[in-house]
Amino acid sequence: MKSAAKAVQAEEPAETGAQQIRDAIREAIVERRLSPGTKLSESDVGNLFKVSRTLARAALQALSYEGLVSVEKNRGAFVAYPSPEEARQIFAARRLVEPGILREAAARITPADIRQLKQLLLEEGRLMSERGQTARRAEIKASGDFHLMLAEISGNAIMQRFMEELVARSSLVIALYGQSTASSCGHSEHGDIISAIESNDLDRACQLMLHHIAHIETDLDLRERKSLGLKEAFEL
Amino acid sequence: MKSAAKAVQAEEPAETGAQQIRDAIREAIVERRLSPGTKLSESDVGNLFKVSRTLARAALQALSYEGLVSVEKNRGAFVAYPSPEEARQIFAARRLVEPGILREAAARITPADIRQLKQLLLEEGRLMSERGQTARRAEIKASGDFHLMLAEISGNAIMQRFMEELVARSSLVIALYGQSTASSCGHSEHGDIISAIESNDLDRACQLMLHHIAHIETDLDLRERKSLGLKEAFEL
DNA sequence: GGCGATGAAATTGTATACGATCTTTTGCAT
DNA sequence: ATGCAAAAGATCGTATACAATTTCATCGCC
Repeated sequence: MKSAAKAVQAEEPAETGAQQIRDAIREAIVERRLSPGTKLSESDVGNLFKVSRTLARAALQALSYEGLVSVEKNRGAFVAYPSPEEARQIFAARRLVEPGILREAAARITPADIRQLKQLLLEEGRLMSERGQTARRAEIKASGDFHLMLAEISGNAIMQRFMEELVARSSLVIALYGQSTASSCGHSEHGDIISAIESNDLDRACQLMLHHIAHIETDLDLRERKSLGLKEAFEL
Repeated sequence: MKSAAKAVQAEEPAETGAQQIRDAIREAIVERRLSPGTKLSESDVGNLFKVSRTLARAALQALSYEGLVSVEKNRGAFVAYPSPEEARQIFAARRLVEPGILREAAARITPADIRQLKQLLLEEGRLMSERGQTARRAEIKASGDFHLMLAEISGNAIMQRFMEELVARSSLVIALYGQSTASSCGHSEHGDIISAIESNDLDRACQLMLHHIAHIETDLDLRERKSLGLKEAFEL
């Protein structure tokens, strides 16, 4: 899955220790095992992974560059709690870049890619029918992977990395503001997009992609929640 | 200039120590006082800024996330030396996102913004006519700031940050592969884009932007240079 | 009883120390 | 003189230690 990125530059792991921790925490955030706002103290993270605070700190810093955790000076790191405005910007960014990525991907796509894409779709569908937390988490991941795979196919490692950030942050937004308990991502829409690509109807594919993103956004309740933990919470 | 970003989220400095060093080094790289490939040892950076290796290391790590320095395991950090392929991807990414940013910016632009944009243009022109390293560096910065200001006007902090990364990395690419000793960025083209925005001709503005980016790319010599420091260098 | 000040505990910010890896130099043998 | 090998030097990777800041609980005062 990372082959495209490696082809561009000999991107050596460099700091494998912190890298592993970073990836583990990121996965936990994206799969929503860690809720927004959860405190991630350096000591706790270090103890959990059996490393010193130095590495824990480096991992948390790295995650803050991706926007998945916010570190506040002298207060510590927390799983990011994106504001409604930030959520809007994340999806605006996706609407801005994903059609372009789709076009680039379509120009380079191979039959093998399409097969893999359909494979992913199948897996996604299978997980959707299952029940249980584990299946739900895997489904979340699979639905994101669809968008990520398109970015990979596009062959642009920079856009790919950007999309990884956007998809991860989207997961946080959905965890916070998503309403429908059902699947977060319209599954059938992914299939429609593939079909449009196959029939070489790029304009339609882009249109579908925009609708798809808008559809996800529609499911959010982005009203400002001002904590309301004072009196309002009790005066209904 | 960072007002838009701060308005979105209370993005506290968090780690002001490493932050300052990071910004200083980034500025040096973008203004081309540091050449691609230059070694940035943790000790040297630490001594230079009178801090411990810990902070120097954190700053270098941060810069590596932005793609401005590459850290190689057990070997150290170097000012990034983008490959031709990476250079292509950077400009492909800019072609992909800048028209979109331009459209968003045009939708929200105020007369005050336009005034500021023209002010920047004027400054850019003034610097272009001057000679000397200092003026050249300021010109490089100003020409990048034009694109950055559009991103700021667009009101999307995420796209703004991404553009900051792309512009910075573009500077590295131009330093490496740029041919014309003259101004790196077609100055008049910036003015044309503003004019198109003013006359509300968005399609033309986007077209001009694409041409502008392509124009910068044309000035690059992206042929693979395989060091050729062996015999070829002497057998002419 | 509520409210503000003071001090202890916890947590982060930064520096230093030590072990591991890579680079360079030196010395020996061919 | 050349080439390889071993050791010295430099640099990075990680852990630990101490200082600074924040948080929280306790105590006194109103």
